[in-house]
Amino acid sequence: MSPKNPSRIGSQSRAPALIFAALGDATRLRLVARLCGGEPRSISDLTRGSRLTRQAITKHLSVLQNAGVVCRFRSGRHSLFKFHPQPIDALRDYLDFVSEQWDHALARLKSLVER
Amino acid sequence: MSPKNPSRIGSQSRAPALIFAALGDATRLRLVARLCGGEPRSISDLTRGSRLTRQAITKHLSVLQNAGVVCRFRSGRHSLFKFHPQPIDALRDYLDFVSEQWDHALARLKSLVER
DNA sequence: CTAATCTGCAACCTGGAGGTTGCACAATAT
DNA sequence: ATATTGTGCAACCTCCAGGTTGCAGATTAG
Repeated sequence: MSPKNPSRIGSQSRAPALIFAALGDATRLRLVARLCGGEPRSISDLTRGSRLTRQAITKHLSVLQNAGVVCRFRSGRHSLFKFHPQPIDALRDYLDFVSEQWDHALARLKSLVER
Repeated sequence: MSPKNPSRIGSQSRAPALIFAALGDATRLRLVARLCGGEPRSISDLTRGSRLTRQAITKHLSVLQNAGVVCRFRSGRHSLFKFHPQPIDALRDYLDFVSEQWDHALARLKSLVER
């Protein structure tokens, strides 16, 4: 079971679903886009440039944190969030596996037709 | 703006959020896993091997169809669903871009420290 | 022809997602 | 010392996602 292979795809895959769901919201996607740019940012910082309330942003950040996409730490009175790449890499592997599966299916079909 | 570059990441990205959300459910992920294996499958076929109702499965398939991950066509009294790879490829590109962005950030930070 | 199968549509229920307001408190500016 | 700023927590609201049951209509099997 190589690390490139999402173990038992589709059966015991609660983790990927959690991460996909975390990214399945435009607001959270925007937050990720800002955070993957580098510097950690505070809640109020991330709230600027959004029409939502600070509390709403906080909830979204909690969802991202719960999925592991982001990690949180305090500095003084600021609550800072930093991007964490591992779950994104896991999803890339997952999607690669799905594509690969599909390509194999196409190849099988083609060889069947050509026979 | 290369095709590898998800245009204006985070700003006008409603489409990716839709696709991510469609995959953000364990049941739907299982459906995708079965469908990307090749042959189109009918609703009742996909319902076997799930503890859910046919109607529930139908709703999940509609969500996937709405995201473009799957396409539907009828054959006799069967409603068949076939995997459609484009949205998955779009997500791969999206995640690649995020990772790339993060790698650039790390590289900038490193060069700053080494200076 | 008749029975079994596959599907679509509609009504309905329940929990939680996503958003808000309000308040209390810690940390920093001035 | 005081005002401002950044957070956390809790209560509350609304709406929809995810599930179910029930029924009627096609289509195919026997």
